[in-house]
Amino acid sequence: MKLNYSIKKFEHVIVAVDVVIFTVRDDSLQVLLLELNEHPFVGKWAVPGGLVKTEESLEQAVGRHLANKIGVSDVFVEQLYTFGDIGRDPRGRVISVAYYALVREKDIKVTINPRYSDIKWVKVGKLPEMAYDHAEIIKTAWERLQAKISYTNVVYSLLPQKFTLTQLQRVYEIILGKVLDKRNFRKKILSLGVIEELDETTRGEPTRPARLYKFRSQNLQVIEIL
Amino acid sequence: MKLNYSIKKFEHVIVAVDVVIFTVRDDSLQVLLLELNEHPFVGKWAVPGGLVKTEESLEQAVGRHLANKIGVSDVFVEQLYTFGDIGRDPRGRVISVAYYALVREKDIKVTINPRYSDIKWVKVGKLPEMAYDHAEIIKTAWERLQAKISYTNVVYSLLPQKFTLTQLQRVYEIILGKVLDKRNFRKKILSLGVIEELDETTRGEPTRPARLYKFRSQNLQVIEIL
DNA sequence: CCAAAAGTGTTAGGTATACACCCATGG
DNA sequence: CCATGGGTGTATACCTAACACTTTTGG
Repeated sequence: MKLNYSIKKFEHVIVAVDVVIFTVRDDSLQVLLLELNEHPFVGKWAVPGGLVKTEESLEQAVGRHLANKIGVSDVFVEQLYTFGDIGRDPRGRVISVAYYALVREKDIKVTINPRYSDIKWVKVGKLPEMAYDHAEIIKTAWERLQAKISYTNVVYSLLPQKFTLTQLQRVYEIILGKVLDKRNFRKKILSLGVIEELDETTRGEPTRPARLYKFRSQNLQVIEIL
Repeated sequence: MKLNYSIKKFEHVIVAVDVVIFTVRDDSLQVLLLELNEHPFVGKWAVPGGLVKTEESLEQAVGRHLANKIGVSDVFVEQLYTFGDIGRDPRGRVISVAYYALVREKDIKVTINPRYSDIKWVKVGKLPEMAYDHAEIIKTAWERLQAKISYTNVVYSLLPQKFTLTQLQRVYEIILGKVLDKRNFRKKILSLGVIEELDETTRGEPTRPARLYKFRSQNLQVIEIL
């Protein structure tokens, strides 16, 4: 059965990248979504992405699309999975190499682009109607993120340079979707030696000042955490 | 700088699949390799693979190439990673979605194809000169396999239906590259309930008969193993 | 002095590790 | 009877999980 969209069909296999951009915001895990305004997905939402050019690597393509939409490219990015089902894009045969990125909300500038109706942060648990197989891509990315924070230090890319243990714990809780025991969490995280105590505390809060910490390394390290 | 190979350059991004096929053979972990006889890789070795057609999914492409070279397609197969560096194929821009497969050597029939000079099993630790980035692909696959046997039951796909605990332990040792304690291994694997004791033993060996076991499930199950 | 978050130890149960000898078979 | 691999238990160290009260600050 053929549909009569007024869009061109690609005759080749085409390669795209899609990037699930996560941030922790308003006490929840959120992803950046774009609202499409082109047939056949008017009003549906998608994660940022686009075609890969012949003369750029996959990572360069991801960097380019990230820079377009959020104005930065030095964030944590990792390849997730490649989605290649035949019917996933009605315009033709598009194979998408999906990536996910972790950003600090305040580091980035969300840029609107006339090709889309809207752009916004959405809670991963409450996605709107998604285009393509992007709901599945986000689900896969979320699962990967949950697994990854349990044996690496990736969360450094979601936190400010200096943070309290409570903030750190909260990020774990938000991503894992469950509460953790404060004393056990602290014992564990400190025993791993991935973070370092600073000679500084929070100030000005109507509550007891909290000690600040920083990650020893801002690169991905593999270590059993939780 | 241009090289004067007499091969055609692709003007588009092309998508291929490559499959690292593992088996346990001669008390070692081996991969199936093909010897190339075309410029610029004459005499170099590569894992099976080939282009993805517009009308087939990635998994279908993998199945097709598997069937071509080893005459079966109902084996354990999992997507590994997508390799897309610009210079990885001198003929043009080829992005390869790499998979790995686990097979029982005796289940398969290795088929020679005139497009290659030779095809053979090679120990993963002693690879010959590899074409493209296939050495890297194999290394990535091996690491994934090591990780995967530690939290799933995948090894079912490398063992016969009925096996002894010593055979099972040996497969773990070969893949992990280290010896395991017999009593601890048995305690652990039995406590997980992934395998089931049979009312049968080995016979005819010049040694005490060994109890046979089978996997309860021949599908991938996630469970902490080692 | 009140509200709010920070900070801090101990116990019990379970899991991982290290380790050595006897058994059953075929030749 | 010998060679070969099969089969079995215990003690210790370590890790995980459960759990509640005191401290410090700003308002």
